[in-house]
Amino acid sequence: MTDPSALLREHGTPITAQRLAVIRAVGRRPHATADIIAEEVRGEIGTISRQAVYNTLGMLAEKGLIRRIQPAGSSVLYENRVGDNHHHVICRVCGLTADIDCAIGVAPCMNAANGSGFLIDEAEVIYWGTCPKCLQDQRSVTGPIHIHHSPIRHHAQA
Amino acid sequence: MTDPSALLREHGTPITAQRLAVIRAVGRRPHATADIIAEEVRGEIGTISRQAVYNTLGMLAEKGLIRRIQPAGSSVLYENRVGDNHHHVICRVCGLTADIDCAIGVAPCMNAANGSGFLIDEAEVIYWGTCPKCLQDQRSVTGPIHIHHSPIRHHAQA
DNA sequence: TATTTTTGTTGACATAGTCTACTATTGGAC
DNA sequence: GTCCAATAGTAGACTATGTCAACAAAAATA
Repeated sequence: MTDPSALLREHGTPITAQRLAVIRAVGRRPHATADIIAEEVRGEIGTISRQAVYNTLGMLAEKGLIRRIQPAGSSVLYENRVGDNHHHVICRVCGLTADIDCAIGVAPCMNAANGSGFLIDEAEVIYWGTCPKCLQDQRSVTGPIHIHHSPIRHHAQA
Repeated sequence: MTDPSALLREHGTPITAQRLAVIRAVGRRPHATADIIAEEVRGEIGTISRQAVYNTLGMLAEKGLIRRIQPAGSSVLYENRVGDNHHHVICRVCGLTADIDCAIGVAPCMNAANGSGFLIDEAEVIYWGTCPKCLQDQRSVTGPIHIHHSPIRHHAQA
């Protein structure tokens, strides 16, 4: 991955300790919330305001340096894997979020949107299911699998 | 569409004025937030508590009678079109949300998720772009099209 | 119609995120 | 290196969306 300082310099935006730390934090913790990023940054540079975290994440997303994901019932998650066409799979039980490569092609479902009159620029795909670990747990505890459809509140990271 | 009372009776749950009104409201206003549903219901039966709206929407979603959609940067939206495999397209400019039939097949992208170890039960697809009206506005005002990537705050309905 | 069960109401609370005024830092010109 | 203008960061109030819990009200059942 590119050096954080170089990344900011290339985009003509001032380099600050907070921004560098946020960029590194997103790298270390893919699929993290703004709150988790803030904690991560505090562990590295001591302190950062909530606003600075939101500003930085917003700026990075705006410039396409990171990507925002917002699964139903969760706050926004950030990741630094951009530029490819990968999607996400989320565990309904524990909230574990993992990447899934798009096996269909470059812009798979894009075609489906023809005829709507919209000019489509992105297809966002989220798979919902149960992760291997939770499948295991459910099998041993409750027998047959029961899928939860209630909103997930807390998220683990992959 | 099935009669709301019959719908509740079939699912063995008590029939109340609030529930009937919420069901009708979701029917009248597809892709509405809980807040809009509440307003809609108040227009019909005078008053309803926020909690009753959330409870009812939650119950209906749980039973599969309505569907929840949560696009990035928006609160949860509800619709009563369930049981088919349609997706959604959202305008980045005005938030207009419209249905898009899935042209690819029954479970298009489901295959993409093989190998993850997850047991997938749903693939949620959201297309992002610009609606016909906003395309028109942008052409006449600013010339070439500029896609906004900033979060959308207020949503119109389709 | 009485009783039990479920639902609805109310108000406090929680969480995620935004706004604004002020202070501090950065980057560039000298 | 120092100064200055522009940009970022901080702090704290505020908003929106949603949840919790205790109590009151209405449905279902007998």
